[in-house]
Order: sequence, then C-alpha cells, then structure tokens
Amino acid sequence: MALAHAILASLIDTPLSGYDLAQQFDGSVGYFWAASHQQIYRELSKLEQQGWIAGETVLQTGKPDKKLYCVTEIGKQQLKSWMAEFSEPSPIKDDLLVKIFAGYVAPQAIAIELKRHQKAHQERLAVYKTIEQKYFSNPQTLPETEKFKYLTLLNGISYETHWLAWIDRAIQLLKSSNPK
Amino acid sequence: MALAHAILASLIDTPLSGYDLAQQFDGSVGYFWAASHQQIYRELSKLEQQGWIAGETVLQTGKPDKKLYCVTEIGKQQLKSWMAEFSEPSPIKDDLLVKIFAGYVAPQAIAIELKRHQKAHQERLAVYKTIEQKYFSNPQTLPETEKFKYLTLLNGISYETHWLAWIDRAIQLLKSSNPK
DNA sequence: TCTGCCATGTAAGTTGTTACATGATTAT
DNA sequence: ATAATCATGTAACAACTTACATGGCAGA
Repeated sequence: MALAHAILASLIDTPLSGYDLAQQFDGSVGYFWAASHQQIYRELSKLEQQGWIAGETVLQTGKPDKKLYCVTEIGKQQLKSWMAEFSEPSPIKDDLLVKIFAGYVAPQAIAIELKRHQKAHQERLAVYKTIEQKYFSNPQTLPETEKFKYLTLLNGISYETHWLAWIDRAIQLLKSSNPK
Repeated sequence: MALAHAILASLIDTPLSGYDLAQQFDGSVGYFWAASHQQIYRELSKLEQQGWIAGETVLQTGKPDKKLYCVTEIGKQQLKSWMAEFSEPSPIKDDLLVKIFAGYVAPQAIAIELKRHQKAHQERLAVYKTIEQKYFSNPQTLPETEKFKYLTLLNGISYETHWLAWIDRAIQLLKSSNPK
C-alpha cells in the first residue's frame, strides 16, 4: 500500500514524470521506501485509473515525450486518510542476520562479510551527513515541512550509526573467540 | 531466496515440522526474517521437491500427524554456498518514515503515531533484554554457535535502542516547533 | 564508436498477504 | 458450550524482482 502513498507524497509539491519519480526513489524517499522503475510505472497506471492522480503528456523536442502526473482531490483525500491510519513498525528482513544466526561458516568468512557491510554503511552515513550539512545545517530555523524531512534524515543517520556500532562489536566478539 | 535458507538454517540442528517452524518464525529467526505459516508450508513443499530437505510423516495419537523435515546433503551444500555469497544491506521499508516525509498531517497526529511506535519498540526491547538475561547473561563463556545467536540478539537490542532514541528526538523537535 | 542519459514500458517469475478450510483435543 | 491449541494445507490476489525491449541524443 505504501508505494502508492509514497508516490502521492512525492507528487504533492511538484508534478513529476515516472522517470523523475524513479530518480527520486533512488535517493530521498528511496532511502526508506525502495522501488524500481517498473514498480513505479505500474503503480502510476493504477493510480491514474483510480483517479488519484492525473497525467498530462508533455511534448519535448530532442527528447522523448514525458507524462507529468499530479495529485487529484481524491488523491489528496486518500493520502490524508492513509496518514491518519495507524501503522506497525515494519518487520526486519535481513540476509546478514540470517547468515549469522545460522552460523554455518567459518568465522573468517563472516568477518569478511561484516567488513563489506561496514563499508556500505559508512558510505551511506557519509551521504546522509553531506545532505545534513548542505540542507539542514541550521535545524532551528527550518520551516515545518522541512523539519519533517530533516527527521527522516536523522533517522537514517541514527540507523547507520546503530549498524556501524553493532558491526564493531561483532568483529570484536568474533576476534576474541578466534585468536588464530 | 533467504526464506529457503532461513528454513534450512532452522532445520540444521533439529528436524522440525511446518507448524514448529511457523512457531520459530514467530520469534527468534522471525525477529529478522518474518514469514507466515502459508509461506513456510509452500516453501517446504518446494524444498522437498528440490531435494534440499527430506520429510518424514510421524503418526501421533491424540494429535494430527506431523511431518518432520531434515536437511539433506544437497541442502547442506546449498546452505553453505549461500552463506559464502555476498549480500547487500537490506533496503528499509518503513510506513512511518514515509508518513513523516510526506508531512501531510497535523503534527499532533504524528505525535500520536510516534508514541504508539515508541510503545511497540519499548516492548520489543523488553523482550530482547529478557532473552539476554535468561540465556546470555555470561557472554564470555558462550560456545561458538551461541555467540552467533547472541550477536543477532545484540543487533535487535541496538536496533530498538536506535528507534527509541530517534523517537525521543522527533517528539522533542515537533514539540519545540508547536508550543500550542 | 560506444557509453550513458532520457523516457517508457511489457512479461515472466517469485514472494508475500489475506482469506478460507478441516478436524481433533484441551482448557474455561 | 465455546474458545484456544495442534497441525496442515489451498486459492486468490498483491507486491516485488529480473530480464527484455525500444529509440534518440550527447559526450568521450
């Protein structure tokens, strides 16, 4: 359900094409709700059919035509009522944790995986910190809307920090048990 | 893919029935790879067909018969090679963050949601801490296998702590902007 | 010339969710 | 009586992934 609403949320401020949305979902919103371009196009067709969004084809010279979508009144109402609904914390699905739980390999192999993940989380964190410095260096003076976006960014930073701390601990714990 | 392997991992130590597995997935492994009983039964049929596991029907008195599955040699190999594969950090999918990002409701409504989630995370954390005290009160003396399970528990604790800290910050930030 | 970006989609397959179905036993 | 637990599944649907497909334009 949330993909539809994440799209609505993205279209509230500015009309976007499917392509634009796919870009957006590869960053910003995509950091906490990933979606491929195929999913997005499919969802857009469905939303247009339902009348939650309206599309308008824009002819372009030198580039393929694009179709800009914006949210209809019905769409806005739908978004609002979805926002008012309760939601549960989303269940975790994590390969790495399944692997570690299984513990069916040499600790060495796991250590390598841990280091790969460490690198990935460090990179993600660096991206978030850059965004923070660029757009949110002064949180006190942010307008309401921006405060919400800032909160999601803080969540990302907190999340990556948690992972990095845990990985450190994990590496340490595995080392202590395997001195060789 | 990981469901199959999570099941294999669960069956490595002891043979279990679909029902038993469903119970397990509602706790322990389920904390980082959720699956419903329908999914589990479907996956079990598939795994048996592929020859990764072998099922044996056990007649019971007073209870319906059950089918115990154990991992075959092929299954063990599959699990091992999957464990050696690289995996990426799993993408986040979180309703609450989409809602906050959209910021399309009264801050009040969001504050209510935040408190609901706070409660849920507190409960989860309490469960983890209980497990820690019960089974892992002395991490130094744990055998290798148990160390891995302990690590996943630590991850859970770290994760819930991260959420709780973020929620505190979020509530605070929303309050400061809306004194009324 | 080849890579990458712009822009849109289809098709097939896997995974996950929701609802339905059965039937015996045990506890309230 | 009624509800809950044990135990197993089917069926329909929704969501997601992977691969394939097209075609022009800009830059190295």
